[in-house]
Formats: sequence, C-alpha cells, structure tokens
Amino acid sequence: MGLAMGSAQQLTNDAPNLAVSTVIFTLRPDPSGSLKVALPLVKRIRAPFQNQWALPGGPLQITEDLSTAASRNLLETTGLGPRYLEQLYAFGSLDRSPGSNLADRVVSIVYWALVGTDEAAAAIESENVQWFWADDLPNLAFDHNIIVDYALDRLRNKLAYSQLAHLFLPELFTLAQLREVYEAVLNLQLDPGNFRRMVEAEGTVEPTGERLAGTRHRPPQLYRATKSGENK
Amino acid sequence: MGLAMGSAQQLTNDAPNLAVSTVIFTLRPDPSGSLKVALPLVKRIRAPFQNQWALPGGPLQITEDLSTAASRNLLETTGLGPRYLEQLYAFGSLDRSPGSNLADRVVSIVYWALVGTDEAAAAIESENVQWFWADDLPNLAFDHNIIVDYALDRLRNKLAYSQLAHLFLPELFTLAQLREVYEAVLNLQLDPGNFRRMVEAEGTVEPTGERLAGTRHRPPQLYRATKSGENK
DNA sequence: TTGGGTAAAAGTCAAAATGACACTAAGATG
DNA sequence: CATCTTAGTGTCATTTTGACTTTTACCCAA
Repeated sequence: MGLAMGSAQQLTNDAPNLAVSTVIFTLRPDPSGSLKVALPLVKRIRAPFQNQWALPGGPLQITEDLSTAASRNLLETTGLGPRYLEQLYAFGSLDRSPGSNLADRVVSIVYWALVGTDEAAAAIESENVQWFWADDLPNLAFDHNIIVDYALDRLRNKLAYSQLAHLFLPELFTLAQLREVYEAVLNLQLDPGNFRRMVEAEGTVEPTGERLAGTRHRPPQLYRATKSGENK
Repeated sequence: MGLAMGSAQQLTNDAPNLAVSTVIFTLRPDPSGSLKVALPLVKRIRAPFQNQWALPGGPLQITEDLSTAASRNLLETTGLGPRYLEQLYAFGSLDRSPGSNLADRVVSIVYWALVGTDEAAAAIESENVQWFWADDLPNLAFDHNIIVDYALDRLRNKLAYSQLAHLFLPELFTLAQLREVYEAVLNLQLDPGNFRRMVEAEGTVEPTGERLAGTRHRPPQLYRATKSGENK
C-alpha cells in the first residue's frame, strides 16, 4: 500500500495498463472486381512482436473517453473519421503476451469501426500502415487474430439484424450496391428480388427519384437511408 | 513521461484505474408468488456515494483474469458461483463520477452473471448486501442504474436467441417452469402450446421419462438440458 | 365413486414470412 | 433492330408463426 518506486525507465505499477485498440473495416474491390472486407494494420516497431502487424491502438489517455481514443486510433492510422463506431470487447487474459511479466500486463478495450468504401480508397497507406483482406491475414501480434475474428462475427451479426450496410456506401446508392455489401460481408449470394422485398419491407431506405445512368442496362433507382432507420 | 511522484496516500498515476463489477441476476418469487428478476447490491461505506447502493466490484488484481475477478465479486457478495458469466461492457466515460478529479478516474469492465433460483434463495444477505427487484431499483452510485438497464437488455436479448433460461432452474424442470422463466425475464405471457412447440423444435432440452407428482393436474414431464445446446 | 377443476400435451388452422423462380422493362451495344 | 444485361415485378409452394381447440391425466370435494 506504500509508495511504489519506479525504475528509471518505467513506473512500476500494481495495476494493469489500459489500452484501446480499434478494428477498422471497409470494403474494397479485389482484383476480380468484387468487394471484400479489408482492414488496416500497423507494423510494430518495438518488442514484443517487433515487425509483426497489429491492430492500431495505444494507451488510453487519462483525459479521453474510450470512444474518443478509438476514434483517435482511426484518425491516426487512416486519416479518416468513423461512419460507425462500437465497443467490441475488453481483452485482458493474463497470457495475452506470452513471456512478458505481470508488470507489462495490458488490458485492451477494443472498438470496431466502419469507414466508407469511397473514403477508404483515399486513406493513408505507408511502410507501416497497410490494408489487408480480413479473410487472409498474416500472424498478428498478441491475440489480435482472435480479436479480428471476433469483430468479424459482430459485423456479420449486426448487418443481419441491424441497418448499417449503407454506411459502407455513399449517400446515394442502388439496391444492387447495397446487396453487394451484404454479399461481401456475409460471403454469400442473395436473390435480387427477395433482397428488394426485404429492404423495402424494412423501410430503412427510400427512393430519391433519381436514377443511375451509364449502366449497360435498365437504369436503377438511387436510394438513400431514411432518417428513422439510421442504425440499431 | 518522467517518473510520476506519488502523494503520501496514493500513487499518482497518469493512467485510469481499472475495476471489474458484476451484475448478478436471479429470479425470485414476489409476494404474489410469480417470479421476478432480482439482483444483489452492496452498500458503499465510503465517499463518493457513501451509503448508496452499488454493484459489487472492485479493482482488478494484477494477477487475475477479468472473468476471475467477476467470479470473485460474485462469490464475495453472495457466496455463490455463476451458472453463467459473460462480459457486458466497459464503462469509462470521463463523467462517471461527477466532481472527482481525473486522478480518480475509473474504467469499469462489467460482467453479468446468472445464479440459480434455488441457490440464490440461500445466498448471503446482510446490512450491506441486499437483493432488489431489477425493475424497482433505488438511485445507485455512479452510473450503475444505466449499467443495470444495459445488463437487463442483454439478458432479455440473450434469452430470446440463446438457450440459457434453464440456468435459472434446477437440473430437472418442467416446460411450465421453463416458460415461467421466459415470462419473468421478458415480462410477457407466452402460449403454452406454442412455447412447447418452439422448445421441442430447438432440441435443447430432452425429456427424462420422469414426471413431477403432486400437482393438482396431469403430472408434467421432467426435462433436462441437452449436452449439445448448453448455451450460445 | 363420481363429477368438476386444472394444467399437460397434442392437434388444428389461417396468416405471415421465406425461398426459388419466372416474367416484363428499359437501358446499352453492335 | 436484335441481343445482352440487370432492374423491377409477380407467382407459388413451403415453412413459420400466432391464436385457438381438444383430449389426457391427475387432484379434490361432494
């Protein structure tokens, strides 16, 4: 209970350290042109797991909210703001970083975010920040592979019983584009007719009256998200 | 970035403190005999919020996992072990404890737990630990009213698309008892026939062949939970 | 011993939701 | 103008859901 003495390098602490990390999802066209889920990772520049890829994150500042820290992760790695941001889970097992001692223990509160397909195309990429396909990740630092899988599960679940698919898209979109989002995230094929019926029944999108020109077929209606069904 | 100097009383820290709290649910018969959701609270013995009721919890020990800490909360307040335990959410707003300064900032990782109706009847109760109806709580310390509401939402959701209702019950139970759990938690009436059809279709319970005697009507079959559909 | 009360358990039925699929519309392309 | 392609509409059988009826098997009181 007395005053703990720090080492020269680091304050010795009897409490775990607290960090916030963020899983950032977007959709990008793969070489064949179909959309796939992608996320940015940062290369670690120090031990442990030096030179391995990891989720963007860092210590929680004493002055910032959890979600603010998550937004900061997002901004610092991609230069973007979130279209959607939600807390995912707090990971705090004792064995998250094998070999390290208890004083280095870190509890990570992880958020997940969506960024628009259009915005993400203009996002920062560099030596130390690169985008990966969510279904084809390298071995990540710490337990970050597990975390990404967990976030993917949540994304797929949310998409099914919530209305956030349009957040990947620009303000105006066709039902085909919306369907493509579902197909990319859920990794399955949807019947266009039935999909239309479902979306119209939900009332979360409304036709704008405008049509998208320049297709090689009948011009599709452009829709926008309704105010009511923003999300949840 | 230098070595922080502590006061005589407390180590001044540039990181938020980390605590684990647990919302513990059970079902108890109310005066009229029907089951209602109840939870134990502890009376705070020091400021802030001295003498107000609060969720059981405390600082996370450097040597224990998050879920272990939650189990410890449960054991220390009720003397019981959890039938079910799941992380709920990490609460970390800057204004959780109005009036306190940043050095006292606490991020709480909250778990929620189920304990059996039978076990809970024998749980500890004292001056400083009492059970309350979930739908009739006093003003709790910190943001704990919000947390309980959040946990109730989660419980109701989980019950609907997951199979944990039987965790409130003893090993053997009738379908009427199982239905009573749903009705108490979701606060609605269910058609007995349709409920039976639903439960049988899910295959999460199996008849034991035994029947419950002593009722004033046709003796109901006793069921148990199947291994396969334990939960999730 | 029998008739009434009660909830268990099984069964019925119409409405709604779902999945598979066919058909027509309206543009582009050659 | 014939053809290709996807938009958009329509059909239909199957499954699921909610409301309800009927029959079963016990207790209890007359």
